[in-house]
Amino acid sequence: MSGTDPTSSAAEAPGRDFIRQIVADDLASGRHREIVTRFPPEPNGYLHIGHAKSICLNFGIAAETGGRCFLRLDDTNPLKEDQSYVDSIIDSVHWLGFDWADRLTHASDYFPKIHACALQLIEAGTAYVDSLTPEQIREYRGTLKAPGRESPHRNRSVAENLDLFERMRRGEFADGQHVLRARIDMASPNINLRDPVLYRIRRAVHQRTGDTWCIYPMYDFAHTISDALEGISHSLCTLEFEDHRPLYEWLLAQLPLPAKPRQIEFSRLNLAFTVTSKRKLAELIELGHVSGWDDPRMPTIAGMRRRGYPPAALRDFVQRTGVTKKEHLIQMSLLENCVREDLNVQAPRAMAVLQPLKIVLLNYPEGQTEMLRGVNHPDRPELGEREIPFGRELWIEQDDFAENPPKKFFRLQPGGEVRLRYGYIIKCVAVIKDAAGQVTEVHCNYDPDTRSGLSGAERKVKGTIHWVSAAHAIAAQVRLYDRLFSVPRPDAGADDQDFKSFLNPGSLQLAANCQLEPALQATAPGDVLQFERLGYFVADRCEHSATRPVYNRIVTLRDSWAKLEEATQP
RNA sequence: UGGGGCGUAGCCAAGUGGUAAGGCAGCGGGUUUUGAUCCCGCCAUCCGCAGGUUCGAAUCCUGCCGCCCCAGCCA
Repeated sequence: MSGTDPTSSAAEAPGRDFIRQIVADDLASGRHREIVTRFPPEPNGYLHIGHAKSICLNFGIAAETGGRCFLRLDDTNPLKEDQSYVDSIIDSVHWLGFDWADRLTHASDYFPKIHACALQLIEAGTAYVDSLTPEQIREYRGTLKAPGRESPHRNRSVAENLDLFERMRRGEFADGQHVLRARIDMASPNINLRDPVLYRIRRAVHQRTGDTWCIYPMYDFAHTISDALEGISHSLCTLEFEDHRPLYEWLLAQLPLPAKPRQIEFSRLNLAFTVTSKRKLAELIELGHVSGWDDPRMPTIAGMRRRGYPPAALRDFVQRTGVTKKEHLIQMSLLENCVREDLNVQAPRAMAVLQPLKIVLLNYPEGQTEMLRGVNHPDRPELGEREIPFGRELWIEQDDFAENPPKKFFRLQPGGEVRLRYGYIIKCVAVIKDAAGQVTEVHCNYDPDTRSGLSGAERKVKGTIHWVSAAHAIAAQVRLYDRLFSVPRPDAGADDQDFKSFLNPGSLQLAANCQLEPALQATAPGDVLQFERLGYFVADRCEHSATRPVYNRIVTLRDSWAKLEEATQP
């Protein structure tokens, strides 16, 4: 755990889900003296929020029980995998706040031992080389309701199997010509037990083992053996592997392995308004709908990091969604709440104007500048104060002025008063428009007695708005992000090819001409801030610089005014 | 009569025979120089449905209904 900041008191209490209960029972009964878990992603894409659940569960349980957790890259299919994905996985797990010490492993580390296990099965007569074509194997497998048939090669002698398998390994056959299969039960109601394929021939350069092998173990075989070799006590996986458990246990029973891990399944994390299948995420990238795996709209850990979501918020989110076997669809509002809750405590406040409107204070001396003081955090005085320059010309938010205001609008309006945050109360005396009737400037008078801190400052007005001195403002680009899809289940359609038609066209909006208060000159890439009244923002970790500021909106503030507006004028 | 799972509020989720925790969302109110934060209050006569057992059932039994997963030489 990265217990980095002292202020996030949130003790991330574990909770008592059914898996933790099993683990606690196994410790109490003495069945296990130490809990060993593993997070075993395949390096064929970036990790997403669903993986975060598995990461928090596996590393979390190990940490809570004083056990160990392995980060194991399940690299048994060189056709789909890549070192860049390995790097991204390592990066994401670390960033999320977990550490595996010397327990970074790969399924490929065990290729020699997995191969030895295969030989043992062959010698025991419980595995055989099959020479059916892929199509034939499918036919022989039967269907969900009809039993399969035994392959004509099922009863080859041990010697013949040994010979064939050795020649497979040596590369004497073409891809697909033979496979090694477990000899279990072609009539089993569980299709995973109908002589599952254990090894296939695949002439591909593996990112770690190169061309040492041309045969690669299948998931079920490699995974079971890897778990056992690492002494995993509890092998946690998602629901779709429930049907594989009998095979997992069959293999553990056949092989002389050093441990008998217990597989336990839980439901995967489904987040509304997004997709998490690697295939679909890759498609969004290929088609240019997003800029890459770390696009701030992506549900990947890298994307959420770039978006500015704090790792503690992600951990909190995962923890609050619980661990059960129920299918679910978590609302985005829970994630956003976790993000806001963390950022509210962490983020220093600042003023920034996204859609500038010029204010001229007619009664303020031309050329004068004075320094006002603003607190960096309303609840954390230890974060200090800063100076904010004030002058005759200011920028305010276009939305904070209305010529014809709706009911209960207590921002600036003709003849009306409003408080400038940390500054004075101003009164609108004139509205300047261009030939097209667009408001180009608003002229006001300020009340010199109402400066924050003075006794006159006690005078109350309904609204307080943010602003930036035009003479001192920093220009910046701000990207306003919204949900990537406009429906809760983009991938639930009848034909799942269609998910892209639900993309939210407004998921990214550029505010190219933003004006920031000058204190923000010191912002470094990755820094998070609250722009008062607008939301939380992060200086983009890849593109932000002092000379070309680029911010991402992480999440808006809760906005009861927007709700009110929505309710009154549908 | 293929096998394996799952059904507690709008969304999550505790609960393991003694009379429905908590969070998010929502609603109402208070504080506030962020319409934010914070604070207070409200929000399941009921646990997929129907029977049964019991003094007592979300918890046990029976039947039914609904949803998810499985026929890659992917993981």
